Amino acid sequence: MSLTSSSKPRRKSSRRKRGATREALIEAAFELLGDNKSFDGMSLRELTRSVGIVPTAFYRHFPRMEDFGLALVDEAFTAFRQVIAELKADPAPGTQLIRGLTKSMTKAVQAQQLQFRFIASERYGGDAGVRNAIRQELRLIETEVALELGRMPATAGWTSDDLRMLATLFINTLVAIGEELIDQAGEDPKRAKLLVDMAEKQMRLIALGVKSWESKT
Amino acid sequence: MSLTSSSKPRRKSSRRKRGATREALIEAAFELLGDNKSFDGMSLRELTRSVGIVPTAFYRHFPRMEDFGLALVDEAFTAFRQVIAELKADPAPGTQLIRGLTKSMTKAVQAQQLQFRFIASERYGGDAGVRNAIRQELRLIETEVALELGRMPATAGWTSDDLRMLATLFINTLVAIGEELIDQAGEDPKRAKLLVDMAEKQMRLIALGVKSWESKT
DNA sequence: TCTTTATGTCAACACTTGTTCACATTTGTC
DNA sequence: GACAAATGTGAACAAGTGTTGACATAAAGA
Repeated sequence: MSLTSSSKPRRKSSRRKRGATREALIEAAFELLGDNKSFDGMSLRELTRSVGIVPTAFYRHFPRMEDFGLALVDEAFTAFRQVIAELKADPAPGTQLIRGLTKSMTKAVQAQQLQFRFIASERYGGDAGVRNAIRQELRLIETEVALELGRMPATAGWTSDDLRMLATLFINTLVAIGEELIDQAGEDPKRAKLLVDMAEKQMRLIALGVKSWESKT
Repeated sequence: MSLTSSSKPRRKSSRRKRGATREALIEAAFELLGDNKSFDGMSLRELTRSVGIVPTAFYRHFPRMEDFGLALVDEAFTAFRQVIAELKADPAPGTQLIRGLTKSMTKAVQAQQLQFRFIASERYGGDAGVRNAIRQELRLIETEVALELGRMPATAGWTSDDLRMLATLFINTLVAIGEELIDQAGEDPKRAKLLVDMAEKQMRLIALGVKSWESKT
């Protein structure tokens, strides 16, 4: 179902060091997926070809295709786990938290475009295994963010359900912006700034809502 | 790259009436895409097989694959265009607008799960043509919603940029919930209600933010 | 050093893929 | 009923697919 196929073998097959081929496969997959491909539209042979190994060698590193998908998810989320970790290590007070979250998120997205593109396109994409793994990771992040939000004075007395609701709203908003950012950042750098500005406004608007929130059930 | 292939020919090949096969192809595509498949992972032969025609017959209805993708996008959005149209025809005042938007959106999503699943998974998915078509449709909807939001007393004096920002936030929130809704509605009906409730809360929270918003730049 | 383990190669299998072409049949219109 | 357009068929093509098994070689550990 794909027309635009460009076969470009990246490297010659000389023995790499310890886990290098495994990483090369993951990296190659991200690049292929960034090029108008989706996970279940990608072929094993195409993948191994671009890494410079024979098709059968793939199974040395990933016994089943599913394992590969999960490895991709894991790798794609490392950057974001780091963002959250830094956020927890240096807990900025009040509204600064929200501004900081927005800034480090958009920065991380732009730094790791390929990885984020994978998350975005497979989040509701084809393979169920990959989809669920991504959702699980996002939930984890939401939990952490909810916890952090609970420390703010503005959310004193909130139920944990409401905190989660708020965290989900924040993360969804950021992810949505991130997706747009990647799709349009390359073609127009000014557009990128515009999107980031909009993200900040949206986050600020939500923060305003927080101030006058009362659960009503 | 796909393991779980189930070949189930839906109908026997007897001549259908005028544009029926074309519609059958579109419908079959939605069903296939709902089954852990993505657009560029779907094969032409698999598609025609499930409709009950020979592969070559596909080209009678869609000269190029791209045309088919665009047809899918168009079909998938008809339900949502209708939601917006009804919203415009019967403009509810004030906060009722937001509540109405949430309700009719979530209802539409649940009524047209396959179509919405397609939108969700291809929105940032593989094929660039499909992706852009979806984005264009969503922008159209955002414009309409922004216009409608501008009529509310609470948004008096807002710049059109800010209105657009707000509309985008609303739509993104609804789309995000819709995506979760589809992925989990089948397995647990109580979970569906939970998600809809969360959507309402999120929309209400944003609406609260609107009340105390001032653009600051 | 020798042995074990990890990694890569090659050949082969049985399918599936998109697309072409010439041909057949149905349907709608005059 | 005749003619043209729409729709479906079948054979054939060159190429791509995932996965197997047996074999080779480099790296790591003893």
